[in-house]
Amino acid sequence: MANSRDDVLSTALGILRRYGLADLSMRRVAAELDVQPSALYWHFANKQALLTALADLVLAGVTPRSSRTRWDRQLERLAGDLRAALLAVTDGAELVSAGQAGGLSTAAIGGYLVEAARRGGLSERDAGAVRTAIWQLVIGLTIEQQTRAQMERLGAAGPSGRDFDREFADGLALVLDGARHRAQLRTD
Amino acid sequence: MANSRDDVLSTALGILRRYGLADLSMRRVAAELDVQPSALYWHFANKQALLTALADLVLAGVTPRSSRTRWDRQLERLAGDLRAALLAVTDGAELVSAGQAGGLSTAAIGGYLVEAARRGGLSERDAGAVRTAIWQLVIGLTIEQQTRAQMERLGAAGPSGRDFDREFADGLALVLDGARHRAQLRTD
DNA sequence: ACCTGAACACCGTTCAAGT
DNA sequence: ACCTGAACACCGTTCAAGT
Repeated sequence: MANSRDDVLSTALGILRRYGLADLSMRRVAAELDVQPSALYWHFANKQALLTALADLVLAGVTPRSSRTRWDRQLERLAGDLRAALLAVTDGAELVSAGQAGGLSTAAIGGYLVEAARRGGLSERDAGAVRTAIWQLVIGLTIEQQTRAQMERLGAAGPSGRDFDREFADGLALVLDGARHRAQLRTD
Repeated sequence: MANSRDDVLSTALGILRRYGLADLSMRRVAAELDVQPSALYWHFANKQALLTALADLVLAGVTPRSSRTRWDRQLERLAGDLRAALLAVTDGAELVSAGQAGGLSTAAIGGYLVEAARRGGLSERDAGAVRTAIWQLVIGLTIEQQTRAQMERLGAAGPSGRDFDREFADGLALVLDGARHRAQLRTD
């Protein structure tokens, strides 16, 4: 039937959207493509490679907007866009976390964060700290949110009552306060 | 043979220490106990429950030291102790992240973080943001470190050249700067 | 109180061989 | 270039039945 690598990817993305990461097996992707499981290994060396490619796909749209925006506002937007991209796909955050080994988009977004922080006058080292704190905050909190959502969907848990959007906004504001503090120390 | 719940837990912990989370299967725990896999389900409702209990075990020792310590120093220590507890066991961070649903120790440590921040004069909301930012930083960065360590152990990747201790210290310092900034706004 | 035996419905991956 | 067929070595979980 001659499926391409992209056919495999979009089939996998469809399963992810409809059922989540737990149901994203090589055998299931193969079944939806009407192909034997072993056929997938012509396109991807292993499942890990498929996940990494999928994570890159999910993050592909996250890119800096106008660079005329204030540096701290830019950081805020990047974090928000990253979070939105993760939330757009079931278990998106867990996927990106799992596919981190060798991800291109991951490195790119990290680069944008560092860039923005450096525009604020932060040292390379401080800018790295900003990237680390923001990245882990977004990924970690979104994993928690999507894990809970899946549990609730399966009836394995009731509503948590947590407001993840607010937790995210508050955590990010705190980190940005730290970043602005570092910026001032440099301008003084 | 009459194994207790604790026997199951310590056997599981042993497998975790020696081989990591990927090798921690119900069937393997059962085999080490010389018991059928189904026997484990008398002690734990499912694997998730075992992982949650295991995570609680790993975090049990993380508790605040003297409360006469300065609040920001206390936050720093708690974060450091949490990280040390995670690093003490193979894949400890991933385990805690996976066993988060219903973890008692997890809630307790979050409480200590909030407590320390409140001693600094932070509002309940700001203290929550401090807890969120620190928790996600520690868990997320330690997952990355231990995932890389496992990959290197399996020969699936070469050394990354990253200094995780330094990344952790820098990220934490940034968050604490943000926290102190919030404290000052309140004292003024 | 704790476990066996047997089964069910799955996994990822390899590899020779086919077209 | 892309896939089949068959196999290997695994999973978590359920449930009637045993002691």
